[in-house]
Amino acid sequence: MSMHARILAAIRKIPRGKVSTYGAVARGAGYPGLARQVGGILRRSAGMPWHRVLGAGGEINVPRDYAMEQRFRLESEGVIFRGRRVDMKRFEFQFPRARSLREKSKKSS
DNA sequence: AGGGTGACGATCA
DNA sequence: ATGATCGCCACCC
Repeated sequence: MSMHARILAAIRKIPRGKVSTYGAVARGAGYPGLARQVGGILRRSAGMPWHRVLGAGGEINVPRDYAMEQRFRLESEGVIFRGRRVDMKRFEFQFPRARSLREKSKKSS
């Protein structure tokens, strides 16, 4: 399974009414440190619950063209904002502990 | 091989 | 809180 596929799979696990962050998705998928790729992949993928992925701290981090829609979609799922950010204490989806799949050298299985 | 690019994130002024 | 800076890394020329 490719990194790309694992990341998309992780994003699809975020349930309705919950959110995650680019960094957390990367870690949940087994690729700590690849928050940027999560953003890039999500940006180019159709049919994904993109609105459930926020920036660190629960801040909306998409260009303004989509910012309003993201907030609207989340609020319609019951996610509550406090100022500009989501109350992560209550709405962040916790990914199960994932083994880092990042490889510095050889070996797989 | 090498340089530029992010829907990132942590830190600091 | 806000903006700058820097570290990070897969991708795309």
